[in-house]
Amino acid sequence: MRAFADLFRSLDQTSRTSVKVSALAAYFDMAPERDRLWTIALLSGRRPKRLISTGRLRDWAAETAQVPLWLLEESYAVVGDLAETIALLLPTSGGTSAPTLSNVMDELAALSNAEDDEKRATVMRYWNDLPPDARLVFNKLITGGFRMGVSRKLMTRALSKATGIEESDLAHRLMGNWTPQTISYANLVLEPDASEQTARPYPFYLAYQIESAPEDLGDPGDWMAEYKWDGIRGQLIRRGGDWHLWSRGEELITDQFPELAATLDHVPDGTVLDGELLAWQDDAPRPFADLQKRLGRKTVPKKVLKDAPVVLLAYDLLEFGGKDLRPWPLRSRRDALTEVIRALPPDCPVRLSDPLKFADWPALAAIRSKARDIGTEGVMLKRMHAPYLDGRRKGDWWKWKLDPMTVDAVMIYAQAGHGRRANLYTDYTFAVWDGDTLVPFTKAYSGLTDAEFGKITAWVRKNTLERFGPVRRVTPELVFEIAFEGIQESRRHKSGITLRFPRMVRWRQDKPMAEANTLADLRALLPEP
DNA sequence: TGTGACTGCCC
DNA sequence: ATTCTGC
DNA sequence: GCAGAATGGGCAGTCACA
Repeated sequence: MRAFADLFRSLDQTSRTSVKVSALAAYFDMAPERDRLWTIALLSGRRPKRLISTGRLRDWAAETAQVPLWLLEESYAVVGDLAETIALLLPTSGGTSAPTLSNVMDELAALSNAEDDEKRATVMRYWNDLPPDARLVFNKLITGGFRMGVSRKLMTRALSKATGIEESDLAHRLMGNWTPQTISYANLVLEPDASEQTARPYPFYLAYQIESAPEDLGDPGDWMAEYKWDGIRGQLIRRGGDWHLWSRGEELITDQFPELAATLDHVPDGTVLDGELLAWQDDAPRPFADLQKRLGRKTVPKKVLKDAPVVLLAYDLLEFGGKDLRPWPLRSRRDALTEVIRALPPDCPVRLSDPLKFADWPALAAIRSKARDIGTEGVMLKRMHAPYLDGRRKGDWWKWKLDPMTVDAVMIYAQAGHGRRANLYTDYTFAVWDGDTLVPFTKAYSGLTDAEFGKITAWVRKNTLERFGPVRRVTPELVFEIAFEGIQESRRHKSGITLRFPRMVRWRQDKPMAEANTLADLRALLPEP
């Protein structure tokens, strides 16, 4: 734990990725194997299920630190991070206990079904026994999202540096639903066991938004285009006489999409498809919301299966005949994919994401401009000769989404952010006019620069009308242009509408609030029923 | 038994 | 998802 | 160009509590 705490501190002190990678690689070199395994798990988003609610933790911390709860809350508002707040408030201790990272994680895991009293005793013992640095890390481990300023990508790079194994090989080995309880460091990293890999997905290739006009991409003949479907990314593994479906976040979602079991009979063993899961009816895609009802479910009722049948629109073939096709150029992978799909009977819910025919860029622009009518989000562009890479990178795959819709809205509430935004008002609620009243309809936080947030924070302090906990009602006055990708009716909001991906595009200092948009303007943007 | 707060997943 | 920022 | 940080809405699930 001491070495891990040191690592944490060095990562926290720099934002230089090269320094982070070196520090991590050095840690991988010296740490015991089981600690390496836990570090890989934590830095690849495999934090164990939350053990203690933040409410409990606040109570125990306030008690231990002998401060009233309100003072802890106020401190948290200033510090912006619960784990750090608690570490700062706890009485100084001469703790010298030196458990390893895996000692701590294994002990915590064993508490998963314990009573609160036992958890409380364990947490308090650690608070008392650990040196201050380690206490902060311990708190990070038992609170929410574990962030160390290094994400999966840099961790993989560091592990590559420490082991000499190719980064992309490592990225592949670290995929799937392993946990430190189910695998050893050796089996995960050094000599992956083939029998354990039958369900293992390939790392997903992700696209960036195109930055300018597609004309910059050169010869349209080098590119393939298809619709950007508004569904859920899925990788279908057909191996070892079984099938598995993975989401982009590496969740196994096989049970949520039972209709794809049909692939067992019709897709040959040793095949991996990449595509988009879509609710699909009468030869057209259904809204994303239909699909979302599937996710996170423990069981899928018959009614849901019937009301929103799902298909996989396949757009890539990553493996065929047990052979990894990722190095192949897209053109060849697509040719092979087309054959695989052609061999399926019509009732098998796997289709081809059809390539869009376009002679030149203006022709594709015309297709894109009608994408919303078809229920898609725009088009994707993929370079014909490109291999299937991993992660999000620029160059070969681009999304060319529809232009967002925008409205001008009035800020009516402001709230401080967390972390590096802890002392800034960065999180706003916006309203539009309904007659002569302002109706709140969305929140937004991004799109402004730090300098603008600074100015607005000063303004908020001077223009607060009322406070509700962390939220301030402010003088309605500032107008912002809000952009969003979609708009729908909603029962949850007073305004009756809800936006998809709202963000601020600019502060309309030129616009008086009387000229902000109206609820009627928003309703006019709703799709035809 | 219903509700609201919270979490973690998708986008 | 999105956006901005630092390297 | 990459990587990180901080945040949007909806849904299903869980848990505390009325």
